[in-house]
Amino acid sequence: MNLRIAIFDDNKNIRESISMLLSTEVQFEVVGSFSHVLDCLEEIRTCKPDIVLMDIEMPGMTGIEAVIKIKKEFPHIQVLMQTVFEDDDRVFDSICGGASGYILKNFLNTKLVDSIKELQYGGSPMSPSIARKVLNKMQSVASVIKPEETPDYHLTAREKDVLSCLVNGLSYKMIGAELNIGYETVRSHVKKIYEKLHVASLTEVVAKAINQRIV
Amino acid sequence: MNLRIAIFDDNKNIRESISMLLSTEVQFEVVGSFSHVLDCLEEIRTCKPDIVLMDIEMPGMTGIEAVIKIKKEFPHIQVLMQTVFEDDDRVFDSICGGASGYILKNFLNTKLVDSIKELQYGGSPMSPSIARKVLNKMQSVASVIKPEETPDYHLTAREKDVLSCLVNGLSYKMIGAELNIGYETVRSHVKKIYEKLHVASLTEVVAKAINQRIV
DNA sequence: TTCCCCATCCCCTGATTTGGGGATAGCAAA
DNA sequence: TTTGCTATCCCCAAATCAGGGGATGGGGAA
Repeated sequence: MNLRIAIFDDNKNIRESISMLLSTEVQFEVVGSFSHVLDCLEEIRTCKPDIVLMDIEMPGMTGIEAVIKIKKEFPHIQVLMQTVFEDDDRVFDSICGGASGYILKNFLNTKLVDSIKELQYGGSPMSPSIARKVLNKMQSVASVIKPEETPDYHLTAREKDVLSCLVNGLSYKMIGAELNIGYETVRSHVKKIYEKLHVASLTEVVAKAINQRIV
Repeated sequence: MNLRIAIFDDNKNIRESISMLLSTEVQFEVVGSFSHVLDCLEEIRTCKPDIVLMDIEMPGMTGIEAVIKIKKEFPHIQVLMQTVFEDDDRVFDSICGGASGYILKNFLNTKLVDSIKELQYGGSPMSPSIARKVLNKMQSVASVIKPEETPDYHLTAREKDVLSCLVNGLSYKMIGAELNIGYETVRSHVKKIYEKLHVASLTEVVAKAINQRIV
């Protein structure tokens, strides 16, 4: 079974040289070659590629917008971004949009064929500097991905109920109504929460609850 | 200038075969080879490697803990993780700990030398399946990295000052003291903030400010 | 059974916040 | 100059919150 490949690039020369490059591999079949992505969904529906090569810079719609649309419509298609630029925003926007690989154009000649094969076998080809950026980004968001060990404040279930109401901006009275308990009961729970969280005002409670994801 | 490499792996055979592999490149110099990481900081201080090859599974301390320590003490050292496993947690823990690359052991023979060269030139070598995991992870945390479009509430600088004080749990009185303005002035600002954020209580203000990262 | 924790409620007093009003001065754009 | 926005302040009345008690019943552990 051949691997069907579609090319999106506004530069005709690049499209042609990519086609030529890919034609050296018998199992690659270029099923489409387009200069813009305005009608990419229709074109893809027609030519049914397994893999899409997507240039970032294109008139009308950028490759980033395109990859988002494509992945939404055809989640199984692997999109390989290619660009001369490597500014962080474009890289991350592409990846978050669903790109499966990201290579710089000056690696095209030497790496394109390998990259596509890597895609085919479940890899995610990235040019070295891109891979580095991605790892650095992962590190910088580590705190978000793996929240630091939250101290356990031993809140009871009921206290947590009250706490999440507080975080949602409810007043004591409203919390009472919400949880079907009396105003004074709410107060009792809140007092306990204050003790346990070592705080002394509602604002601190809310800030601590959100920041430490206690809710 | 030679590239100084240190190896940490509890398997003697692997250490030796890696050494042999690396000896084929004249610019590589294996300056240390250790079966555990318990004393890794001292050993690194002594042998001064540019690059560390780190096995994940080792007695006493895992390679993940080791990479964290090493990067904290010697941020310039590039650590290349190697493992037979590719479970997600280990991969992300390593990367978040500061690893600059991550290759599977069954790629060692064919890719180790290339990977080290890639490291040397600012890349981040990853085995294909690892790279794919990393990209998928990036996508899954996209919402965290790129917070959904935050509506602009047009808060003035002063209002933001007051807001961040509120989020830190200060009372109006304390905010006045903090910002060297009167109690009534704080009140005025807070009233404005209420209007602009469309809320009606301090708890809502704090919750909204934190969740939408207005602070 | 007794002891402790939890959830529920109550009272009182003082502090703080909220929701309406203003007012003044500075500064920049129209 | 007038207009608009910002920052600063003021007053009053009502609502809400904070801190200090204390009480009751229910459940589980010792």
